[in-house]
Amino acid sequence: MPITWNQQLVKKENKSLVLSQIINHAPLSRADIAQRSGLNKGTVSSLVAELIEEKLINESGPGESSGGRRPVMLHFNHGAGHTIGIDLGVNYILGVLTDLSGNIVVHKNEAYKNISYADTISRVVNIIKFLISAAPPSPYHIVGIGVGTPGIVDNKGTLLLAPNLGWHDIPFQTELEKIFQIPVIVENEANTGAYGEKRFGVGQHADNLIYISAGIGIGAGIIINGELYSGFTGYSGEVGHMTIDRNGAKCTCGNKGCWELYASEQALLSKANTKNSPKEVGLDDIISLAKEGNKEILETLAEIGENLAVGIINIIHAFNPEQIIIGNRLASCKQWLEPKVKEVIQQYTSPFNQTDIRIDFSSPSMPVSAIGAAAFSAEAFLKAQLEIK
Amino acid sequence: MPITWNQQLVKKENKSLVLSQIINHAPLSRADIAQRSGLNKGTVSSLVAELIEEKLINESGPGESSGGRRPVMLHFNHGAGHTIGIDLGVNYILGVLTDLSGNIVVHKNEAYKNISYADTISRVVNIIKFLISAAPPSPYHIVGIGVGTPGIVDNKGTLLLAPNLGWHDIPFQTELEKIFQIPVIVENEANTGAYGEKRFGVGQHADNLIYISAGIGIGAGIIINGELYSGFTGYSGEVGHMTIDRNGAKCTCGNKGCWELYASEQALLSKANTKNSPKEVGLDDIISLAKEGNKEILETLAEIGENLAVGIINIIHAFNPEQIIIGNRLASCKQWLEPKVKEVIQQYTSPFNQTDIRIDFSSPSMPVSAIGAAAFSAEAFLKAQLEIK
DNA sequence: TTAGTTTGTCTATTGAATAAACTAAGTTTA
DNA sequence: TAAACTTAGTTTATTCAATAGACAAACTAA
Repeated sequence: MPITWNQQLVKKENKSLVLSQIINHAPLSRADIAQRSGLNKGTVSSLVAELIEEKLINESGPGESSGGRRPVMLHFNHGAGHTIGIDLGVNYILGVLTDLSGNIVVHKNEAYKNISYADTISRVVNIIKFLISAAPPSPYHIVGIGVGTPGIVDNKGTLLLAPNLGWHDIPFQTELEKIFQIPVIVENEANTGAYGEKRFGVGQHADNLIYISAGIGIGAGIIINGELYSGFTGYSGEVGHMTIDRNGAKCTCGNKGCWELYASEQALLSKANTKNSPKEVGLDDIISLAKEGNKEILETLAEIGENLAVGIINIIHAFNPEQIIIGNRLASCKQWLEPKVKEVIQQYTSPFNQTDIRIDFSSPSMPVSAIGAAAFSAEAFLKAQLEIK
Repeated sequence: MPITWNQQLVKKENKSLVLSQIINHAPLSRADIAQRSGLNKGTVSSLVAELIEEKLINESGPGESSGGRRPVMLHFNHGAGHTIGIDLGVNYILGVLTDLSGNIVVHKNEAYKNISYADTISRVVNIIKFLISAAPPSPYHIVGIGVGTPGIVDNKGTLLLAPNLGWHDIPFQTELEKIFQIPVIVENEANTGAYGEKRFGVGQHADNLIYISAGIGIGAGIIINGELYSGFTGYSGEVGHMTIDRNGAKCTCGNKGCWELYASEQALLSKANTKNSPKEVGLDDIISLAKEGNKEILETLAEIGENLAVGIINIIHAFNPEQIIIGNRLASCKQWLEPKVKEVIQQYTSPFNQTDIRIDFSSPSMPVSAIGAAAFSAEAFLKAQLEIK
């Protein structure tokens, strides 16, 4: 049955509008909100009163007068509740406890190698328990848990396949909800990363962006009209298995010439290790060598940059996004990749695409996937909260 | 300024809901609409009265009784106005006059070879004039013109570049609006085709679909959540220039190994003509030869099918759509392309993608691009009409 | 001190949806 | 065939949220 509009819905939408104005532009007075939104002053007053009642916003002291009565400033109550975001990597877990604005309150990091499925799950559960116990008191306490994970996740939060973890068919969302009795959202790590960049990172001013998660494999998170597009069944952004060289090397997926064979962290490591056989080098070693000016490594990085660009050009042609953000592990090589990536894109896209597109790298210090996952949950909570009554 | 919700907007939305129920499920009685939509009977009655007043719907004779008073059946007034759709091809113009439901009332076809820009424009204008004069009388007369054209079109309806037409920077929309004083919409031909398939073709039941227009070049129209996604600046779907063989042949776009070098009508013609040198064969000849069972042609078609599949697999990985529709000229080779396309897709996509995706071909008899363009205009008219008062 | 300004609240009005009573026009049953 | 029941559509009183505008509160400026 379609949605029919009535006064209750009108009120909900307007209340949501008032709240988002405060979230995005605080501090604001009631008068400011009325002017910005076009709502009547009285309407704003009554909606604000309800939001204060629900502890979602606060009044602070009076602001500066501009020639008349001093306004009462309103703020979003960040601390009305907290959410937990988990970035589940191939050999690490990064957990954050954030307030409703996405500020990290507590974080916990664990690294490990080759542990079992059961072990990983129990570590995840323990980290969540720790974060819950570390949460400061608040009216709504913990309002949700978000998890970003490598692999194919369907619309119901089941991890169908994660080759790099060696897992398949894990009903993650259901299991965590059973344990914690809190709404859980499980998404592909590129999707949470995309959302993290959109909300808190370099993508804040774009409504149509593609986040390219270049780690061991390559995935993409797609933001269209400000919202995550996860595909019909949830599997969008599997761009790592896009064919860019149909006569190329064989991929584990069964196909040939997949992009991630040429442009992922794995590709970089493989290339670096055949060239410098004596001892195995990791990403950190590569960065050190690049800083020292090692010619072979610099050449390898340039090659990876070129390969990255080839796939990005394909993505630009298909999506015509406003912005491309390159994130995950390879973003730490920005310094050496960026010039080549931009040069090749400049060379092989039409001038129309060039003028408007921005290419950026994630800031490696920001855990976008974890805070993006947390932000998903926070958003879901606020939406549900406004729905009530 | 954001939209604020008030009673007028509620009414508009509900009126729009009532109208769309009638459009999609006519004949319906007032009682049917109330039950389907959840709106109150009285509300439906009053909205229906206004829609009748505005000539957008009609009452017909009483329907079948189901044990009580006989219902008055309501119908969408298809003929309240008409729209014009133009499919501007490389060497043809196809114009249709449709009613507001997309039924073709009059159509006009012109084929030509190598004529100038000025000549083409004047033919387009003449066809539109003819179609306007051929329109039956109606309350709203001609409510809009839609044009689908090969090439890159920006958000303002300017044809930035059409290599196959040899045109660039044509402010099509502005010029036609100046001449006819009616709202004009200009879109890439793949976009109008996608919309045509969604509304009237094989894509009617999918809300996330990609229409692949395989003609001289290859373009794609993207429907996400039931709506056309045309990219940030309008250039999405340039998938013909997606690299599938980075060491491959050079393309006119400056890049190497573009998909349309291997899988377009042009690719088919080139291959067929090197193999059968004596006289130049066209698409019709190829179809005849294939029907006769000509081995070389059948092999060539299989090869094109395989190449088509390679690009489609990339698109599936990126978008995870519900449906892929292959249209334009190559759709007439469905019989020979389909088995190979499906076989290769089956082989090289993950099982998750296979179970849910439908691959279809356009029906060659339906002028999807023209009726899609017309439908864009019709939709814009109805939206604007409901906006008033 | 007085006039003017800005903020926020209060009150009467408007207008849309709704529930429920009502009229209209049929069918079913005794 | 009349009475009872059903369904369709209209009318009326009620509810509820937004609005306009009056008003009070608290400030600035002359």
